[in-house]
Amino acid sequence: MADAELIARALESLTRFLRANNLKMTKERRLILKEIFEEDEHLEAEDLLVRFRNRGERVSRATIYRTFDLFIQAGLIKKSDFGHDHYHYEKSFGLEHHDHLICRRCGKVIEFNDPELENLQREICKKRGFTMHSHTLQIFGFCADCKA
Amino acid sequence: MADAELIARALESLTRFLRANNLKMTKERRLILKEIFEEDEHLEAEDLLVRFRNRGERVSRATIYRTFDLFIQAGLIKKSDFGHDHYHYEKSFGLEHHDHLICRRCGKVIEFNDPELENLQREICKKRGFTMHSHTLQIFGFCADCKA
DNA sequence: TTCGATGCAAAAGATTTGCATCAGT
DNA sequence: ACTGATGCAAATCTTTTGCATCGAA
Repeated sequence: MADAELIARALESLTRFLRANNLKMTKERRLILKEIFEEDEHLEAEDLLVRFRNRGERVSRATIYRTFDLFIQAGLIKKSDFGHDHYHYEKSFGLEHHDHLICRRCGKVIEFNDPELENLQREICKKRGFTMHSHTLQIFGFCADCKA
Repeated sequence: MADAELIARALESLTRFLRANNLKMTKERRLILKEIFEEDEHLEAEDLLVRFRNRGERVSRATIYRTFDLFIQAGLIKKSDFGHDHYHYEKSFGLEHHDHLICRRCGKVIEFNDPELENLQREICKKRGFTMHSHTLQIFGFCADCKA
């Protein structure tokens, strides 16, 4: 579900961020941003590398990692750990926060957002004088299909 | 807070697990189990290695990793990711589940348990036909001391 | 023209593995 | 004795870094 408007806004946001920090817009950064925002799944570094390679767009592994960090700083994407031995990245700019149900059998990752859960977390933090910046909840188990 | 009774029960549980799976009890496994259960913090592999080394108890890095995996299988410990680039391990057998508040500034990890949160998660899973095995919630931000 | 960005290959850091040897059962 | 467990060092895998070169501003 490539949302052209969202991509445009993300790109704008990146441009602003770069300008504010005296950094430059490059074709690699545009390519990577577009790739992440056109994708609805959680990507790992290798995924991007392979896709670019298949299309003859040369972007190095190093640049991919460097750009992930930059985009995280810029608040465009998020990094998460699904218990594999490497990280996954996904777009977050302009999107609602969500958490993950991860199937231990088929590996499927189901997203969900529960406002009550969000409230409860805010309360938990408040009670303890903790200022929340972000949070990540992963629920592991068997999805409906794999229960059988 | 070394709880001698808990350690004894954990050791018993390990013994049962080993027997059930045709595996052996070794002095290394006993040492590692004891070390984890006498500790209240989250340990990484290197911590154990250094402690053993300092006491002249020789346990290799490979055995530590192999034993972590075994103990996870046996349901004695848990593995978590606090956003550093390696995992932390902590005892879990015989203890209540808890989640973590992680301070981005001083690195402090505060544990908390909220029954309401647990219920809510059960409901979320139920609604989606998902069978929960485990879950891990990390809240990142600033602790009360670092807010200033 | 000036720096920041990129690519490459080497380095780093955590974890795993092959293999000979050791030790529970 | 048998077979799993350990130690060691080498291997693996992901991510990072140094450095020469490139290219956006």
